[in-house]
Amino acid sequence: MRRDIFQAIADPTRRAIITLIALQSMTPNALAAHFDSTRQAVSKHLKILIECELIKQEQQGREIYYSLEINKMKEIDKWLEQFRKIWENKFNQLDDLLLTIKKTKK
Amino acid sequence: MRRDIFQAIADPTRRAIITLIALQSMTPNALAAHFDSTRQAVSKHLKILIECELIKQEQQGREIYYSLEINKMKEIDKWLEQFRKIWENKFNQLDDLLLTIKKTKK
DNA sequence: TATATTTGCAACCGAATAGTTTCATAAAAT
DNA sequence: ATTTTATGAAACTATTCGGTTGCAAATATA
Repeated sequence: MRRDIFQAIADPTRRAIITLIALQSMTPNALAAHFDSTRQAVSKHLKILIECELIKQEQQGREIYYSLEINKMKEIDKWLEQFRKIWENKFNQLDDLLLTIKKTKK
Repeated sequence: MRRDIFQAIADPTRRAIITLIALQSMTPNALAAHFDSTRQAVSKHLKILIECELIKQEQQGREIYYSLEINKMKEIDKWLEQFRKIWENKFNQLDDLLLTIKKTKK
């Protein structure tokens, strides 16, 4: 069982679940209605998302509402940080180039 | 074969490879030195990363240098965009709350 | 109370995954 | 010309993954 956020978001169904409950908390049944697979399959995805703390559950009678742990999503953003520096730098280099061209034309 | 960026970055070794070659392009041999697994295993990871266009290769004699396709990394950032809106909004809501408290205290 | 609904869990299955060893090819070094 | 080095590809293997069906437990409704 690896079970980290990157493995969690690798599956397209799980990404879809995350997007759905980002808007409002939902029950497994309600979620399953959005997919071709069975409710049990969706439940297994929810279990994985719970285990890596990307979502949380709240019992309400016999229903369980799942909602997004938005702070956990930031960890993906945190990993991207190192690359963002690079691609922003690429832009800066382009900016520098454009600036140089401008100056040369004067 | 699924082979999309999210599946590609799911593996910790592949994430490490990405981080390594983000700094400078590297050969499979040089990369393999950083891991416990065999060069062939690293080569398979490189093949997957090539297939989803997260990295590119440049032959130099009998060596092949692999480097990051930084623009492809932005696609992950693009997916995160929808959630960034949410967590930034959360902060705004907190700001609003703090502002309300401040006003009430006056 | 009897029945229907919502859910999680266990057992099973086929496909994918990450790793290995072995081999072939091409380039560089001797 | 022979050997060493760098690499990718193929065949094989154990494990994980995503899905299924069947079942039990708990809550709501008739």
